[in-house]
Amino acid sequence: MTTETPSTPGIPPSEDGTRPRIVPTLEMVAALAGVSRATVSRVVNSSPKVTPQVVDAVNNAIERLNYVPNRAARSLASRRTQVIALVVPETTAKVFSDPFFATVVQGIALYLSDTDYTLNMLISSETKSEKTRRYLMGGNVDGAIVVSHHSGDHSYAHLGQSLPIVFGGRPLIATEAESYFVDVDNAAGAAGATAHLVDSGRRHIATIAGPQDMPPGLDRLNGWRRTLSMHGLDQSLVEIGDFTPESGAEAMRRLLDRGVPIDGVFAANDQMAAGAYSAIYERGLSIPGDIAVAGFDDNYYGSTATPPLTTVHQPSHELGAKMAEVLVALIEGKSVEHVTLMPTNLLVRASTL
Amino acid sequence: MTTETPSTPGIPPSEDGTRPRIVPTLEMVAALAGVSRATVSRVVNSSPKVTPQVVDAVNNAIERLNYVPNRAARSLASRRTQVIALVVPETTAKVFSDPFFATVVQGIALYLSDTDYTLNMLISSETKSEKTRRYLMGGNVDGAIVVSHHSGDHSYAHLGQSLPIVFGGRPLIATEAESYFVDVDNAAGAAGATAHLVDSGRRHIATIAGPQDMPPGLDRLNGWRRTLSMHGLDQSLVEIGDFTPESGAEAMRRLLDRGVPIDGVFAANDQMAAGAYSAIYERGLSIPGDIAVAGFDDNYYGSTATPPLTTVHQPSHELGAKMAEVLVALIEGKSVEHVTLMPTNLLVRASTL
DNA sequence: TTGAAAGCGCTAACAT
DNA sequence: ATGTTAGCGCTTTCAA
Repeated sequence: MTTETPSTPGIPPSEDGTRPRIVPTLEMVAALAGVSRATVSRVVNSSPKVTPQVVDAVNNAIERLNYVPNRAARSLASRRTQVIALVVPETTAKVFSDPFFATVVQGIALYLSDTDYTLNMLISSETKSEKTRRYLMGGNVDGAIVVSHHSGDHSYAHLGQSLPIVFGGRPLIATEAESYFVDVDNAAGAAGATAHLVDSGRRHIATIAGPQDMPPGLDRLNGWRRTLSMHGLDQSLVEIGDFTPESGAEAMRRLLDRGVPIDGVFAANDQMAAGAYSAIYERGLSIPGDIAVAGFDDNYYGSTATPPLTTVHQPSHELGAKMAEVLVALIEGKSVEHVTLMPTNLLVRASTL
Repeated sequence: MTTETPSTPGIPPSEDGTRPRIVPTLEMVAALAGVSRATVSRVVNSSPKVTPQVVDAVNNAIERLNYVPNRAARSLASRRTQVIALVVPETTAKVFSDPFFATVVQGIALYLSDTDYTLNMLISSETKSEKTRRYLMGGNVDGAIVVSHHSGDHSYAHLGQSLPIVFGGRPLIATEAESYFVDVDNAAGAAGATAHLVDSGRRHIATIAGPQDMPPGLDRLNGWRRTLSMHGLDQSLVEIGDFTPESGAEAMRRLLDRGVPIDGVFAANDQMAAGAYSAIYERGLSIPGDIAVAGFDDNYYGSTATPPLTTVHQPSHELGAKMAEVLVALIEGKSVEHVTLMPTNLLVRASTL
């Protein structure tokens, strides 16, 4: 190339022969608007110190050319990627069909669609976790959101020291207390559901708890305890399940086998509550006549049960949006609380009438 | 800056004062390995013409520095972004919790995780569709996958002329025939389910069809027709629903109200089949004793029904992977079929014994 | 308030 | 087989 004749500033050439699609550049905008590239850049980035006239001229040119900034170039020059990674462990992805998750992701995506950030979905399997780590640390993203079904798995926690990361779900161990996370207030939700059981006149309230090595399992059990202790009621009616309907049914049978009176049950999720239904019906008991049942999560299992299950609804969409919000704040250097707990709300249905 | 002293090639400086995190560059790798940047680039891009020795040396340096290529720079220089957009219309995102969808997305993500492409999730609402378009056409992605719940919505179809795009689900109108899409063979699946009904001895087979302005609704009805006509059976027992359980129940009632014998029903999805169950039970009829029922989709509604529903399973994961595969092929200039139909398989359960 | 100029980290001819 | 040299399109001091 002899003289300064770049890819034709101003109006793009119609025929190039090699390039099928011509993407207008900032330089073309500058030429058309009769200003420098720097000025166009300022307008695009809405810098305050640009004459309204010039702003108009530039915007005009942008409009006419249908100009869209090139992210790669912008990112390279500014050292910001405007990309947020959504890390989904593969084991979680398998249960991606979990409506809860799907909605969380949707909340994230929707929130970000109003910002200049872009969402990058990464499935990280065991075998690829190293690849994921490198990708995250390679300066390819401005921050990451890690959602894990086994919430509490903060295996990416240490990356948080060098990259803004927000987790969905609280960590299991306190050592990881420095990480940022957004979670639902499991204990409060469980306490509320249990309180509702008490309010409806129940006095012998059991619980089918979740695995005690998962934060939601622990917290929901504690919520149940909190309410019972507040009312001076017996806290011995505890059986553990693994969040599946089958485990719920078995836990309920064990509970009934104890031979002590039971007039209410709080299950740590709707699946287990559905299981409890079967066990209760097996014994010829009625719901809510003999035993009132409450669940947690608010999903298909509860809504289609007979009678419909009273349950704790999680604001999954808002949860996702909050994760995104916290992360963006973090990226932009604002100071944020490490812990964000979202409130749940109780959905009273026929199972606790 | 006076002389050529860039960000310290070779070993990065520990203290910079301003930069908190030092991301190694290709230049640093080159310095450490004692070769030129071009060579490092070649190794990174696995060019064939590099001496094994040099390859080792470079890889060594990469390892030691924990080097990760900067996507922005690479993209800027190569004019390829290595980014694939996943466009999800917001109306679809609402039903993102549809397990079918979730699994498709997972299939896409998982397939891409084995390539060098990255998945960019875009929620495109009515109000933001223009933003989405600009983003897609702004040279920010190499291609796009558009999944829509109302499969058949190919409103992004015209972009396909300038950007590789693959759609999930066939277009509704033939005018859009030039677009690429991956779909399940709805007609064949429906024909198979109906054939199974015939094989089980049923001779008066009705269908609860889906909306006739959606490809799956149309195709599944045609599949049912195909089988009946092949066996010379009556094709008049058709009622239309809208894919909801309620509509399925109503359609079934209308069918039963006709007062003609019916011993089998093919519903265009599991939800409607579930609805049909209620209507059948209302009339005091049994399944499969009096009426055999088959559905389509294979989801929760069918598997938890009593008796479990015979249904057409969709390879949703594979469907997603295929979309990604087709798109990547398209991006890389390979010639691909416009239409890719994936086979379904029939899941025989108790509802058609 | 605007422009000039120097890169951001990488790839891709072109030389060697 | 390897190195040299231009940029890719944008941001960002620094001057004016």
